Amino acid sequence: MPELPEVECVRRSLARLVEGRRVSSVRVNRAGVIRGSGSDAALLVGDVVSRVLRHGKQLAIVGESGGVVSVHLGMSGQLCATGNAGDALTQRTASRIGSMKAKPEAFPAHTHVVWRLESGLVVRFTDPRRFGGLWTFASEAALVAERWSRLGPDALWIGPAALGRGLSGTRRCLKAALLDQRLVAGLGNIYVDELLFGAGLHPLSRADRLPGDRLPSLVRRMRTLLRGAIERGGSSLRDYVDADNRAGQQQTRHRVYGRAGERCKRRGCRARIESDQIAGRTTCWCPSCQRL
DNA sequence: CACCACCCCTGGACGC
DNA sequence: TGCGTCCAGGGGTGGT
Repeated sequence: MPELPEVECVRRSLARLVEGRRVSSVRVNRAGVIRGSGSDAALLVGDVVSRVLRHGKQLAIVGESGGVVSVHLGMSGQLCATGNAGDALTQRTASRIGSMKAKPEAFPAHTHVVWRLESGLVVRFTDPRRFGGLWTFASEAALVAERWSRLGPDALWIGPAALGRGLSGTRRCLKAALLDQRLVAGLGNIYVDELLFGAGLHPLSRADRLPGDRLPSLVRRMRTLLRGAIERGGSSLRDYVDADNRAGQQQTRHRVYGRAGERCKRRGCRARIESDQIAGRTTCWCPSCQRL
């Protein structure tokens, strides 16, 4: 569920809280979520956080001494900051999430990693479904070489030419191509469906047959969609919240995603939104506005 | 190369 | 009420 806008909202909220702060300790409740060295040093203990970066749906917390913790939220991952454990904010978070171990130092269920900062801030990585995880690297160069180089250009920055090159090089349909993170990084099921609706493109239309003169407007639309979603704090369908525990509002703007069988929202269009499995994902589109 | 099934995993919705 | 079943989807893998 976290796609580019949600991950960017987490990045911004987290960066505000941790940049320039020193990590005093880390507690790992479930070592399996960490790939690479799970040592204290690799998890930035003793280090000062210099920046929080994002590429596509992935985050990276960079320490001043060079170490990097890359965070992927997967489907259900969260990075949430609170004051010290047990304070009012933590209690609110716990009751929001629902379950809390009956211990004095209690965290919501599925809290896999907990960082404490010298400022007193506590940052928790929680991920019930464990599709996400942490990857540690010795340097930003290693992060890029080993992980981020496999991703295409970020969806917020890719230009028409690069997107055109990616799309023209595959015989897959647009839906499958836009979901492919090697081609463009950051789009997921929700925003691909919304983008294709906005652009009037059928999800099954061939990626390599998209006329080149439609690329600039497709890129503009993609940026507008993603930036608008970021401004509204992202889409909160189940339990997505940013590092400040704030939910987003973009879900109220979805025009096709999750609306199968309902009327198309475009003025004057009476068609009902269709849905089917495309590229292994439930895909929603308007059969009238998006023709093959 | 492209597509498929299957896997990771839990929680929520729904039917009986 | 409680249990079984299905679904959600980011990403990886291995087979056709």
